[in-house]
Amino acid sequence: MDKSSPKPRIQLDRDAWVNAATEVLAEEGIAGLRVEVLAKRLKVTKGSFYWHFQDRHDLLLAILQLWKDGRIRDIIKQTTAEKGKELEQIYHVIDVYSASRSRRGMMIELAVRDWARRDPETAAIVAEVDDVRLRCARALFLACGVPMEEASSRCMLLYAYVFGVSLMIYEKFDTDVDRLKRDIADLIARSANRTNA
Amino acid sequence: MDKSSPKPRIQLDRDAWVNAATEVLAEEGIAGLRVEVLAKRLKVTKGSFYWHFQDRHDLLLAILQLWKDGRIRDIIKQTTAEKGKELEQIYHVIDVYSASRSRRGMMIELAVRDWARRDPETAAIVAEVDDVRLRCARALFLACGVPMEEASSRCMLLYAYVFGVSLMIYEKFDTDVDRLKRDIADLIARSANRTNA
DNA sequence: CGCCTTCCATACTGTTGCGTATGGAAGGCG
DNA sequence: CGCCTTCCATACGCAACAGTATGGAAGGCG
Repeated sequence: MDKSSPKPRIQLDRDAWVNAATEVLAEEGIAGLRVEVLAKRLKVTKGSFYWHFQDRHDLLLAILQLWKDGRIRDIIKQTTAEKGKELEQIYHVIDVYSASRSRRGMMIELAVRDWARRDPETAAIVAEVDDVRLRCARALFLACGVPMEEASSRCMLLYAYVFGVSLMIYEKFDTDVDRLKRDIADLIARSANRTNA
Repeated sequence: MDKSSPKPRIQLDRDAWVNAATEVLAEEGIAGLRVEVLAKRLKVTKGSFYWHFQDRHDLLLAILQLWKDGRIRDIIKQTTAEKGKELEQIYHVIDVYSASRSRRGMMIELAVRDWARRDPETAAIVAEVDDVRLRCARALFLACGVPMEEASSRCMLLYAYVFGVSLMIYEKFDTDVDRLKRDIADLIARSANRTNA
């Protein structure tokens, strides 16, 4: 009855496996996500794994589902703005994805997208997430008074930028990275600014 | 003496291996690049491989070196413009990286960058290539009369965009992809236009 | 207490892949 | 012709890993 008994008896459930697997995915990529390695990390053997999951693919599906749900929840949150504060919200979205703060999230994002390049199942999930993201971000631009086609262009540029910049290695190029990122955010969001303020 | 003898006697050299390996890298990623698979594709056994290469890592280094040299040669070519045609050249660079035409090149690019996320050796090569790319592209903006800091921002945005857009799956989002890409190119290059024309 | 369900360990098979050792074919060359 | 170098095949050892089979500990419950 005592859940905090001296002997921890750390029963693992499906979620614990999926969370740890997501961590490995971020660090090692989908190819480095092996069930025996994962089991070792959780201090159990794969006997446990194959009780909770049918096979490796079962785990991968669970990871994808969790990722997709989390992303969509996050998108809704990030793109929900009070009336009149849509422009700030656009800047906030750009800022949130700046790899420095949410490095872990971006590592997962990149791992999933690399995975999706070779797996149609994963690609379908990414397509869903991208679609929601683009439509939500476009709605922000539209709310700023940006016309439809320009809103589409700018939100596509926004997401392509945040993912792409995470792939680049530019330490030697510019010393003032903060200014650089601020200016780029302005380039992406500017006309929204012009039209509204 | 007759090099075009009836029996092909297809002697493999190091370059043949590296080229085939680059192809596999593009298709399967660095984790899927195995020497036995590669040998099977070349219709030989790994006995041949280990004569030409010390080990797998030796092959990987050769791939990286070839990639780096090819990229830098290409960058120089793509960013060399006649005086007064710098703006066209900027648009050309954006267009060249549009995944549709040079899909193979972009697949290699993404595979190398994913590889670089977990291997410092590869990351160093990517850093070199990025540095050259950014400086060359910035020179184009500068030649268009764009001030230094804005030129830095715009060329970073340019490359982050072309890589990032290759990671996205947006078929459902916009029907007129060509217009979308044209407009985005304008967003990236526009002030260069304003200042010069 | 004794049984049953839940969760995990152990032990096995089969596959894939790296690296090595060694033999052998084919052509240049004295 | 015979040898030597070049290039590759064959065969091996070894490790990592997916998946299965089976036993066993621990707790709930009658």
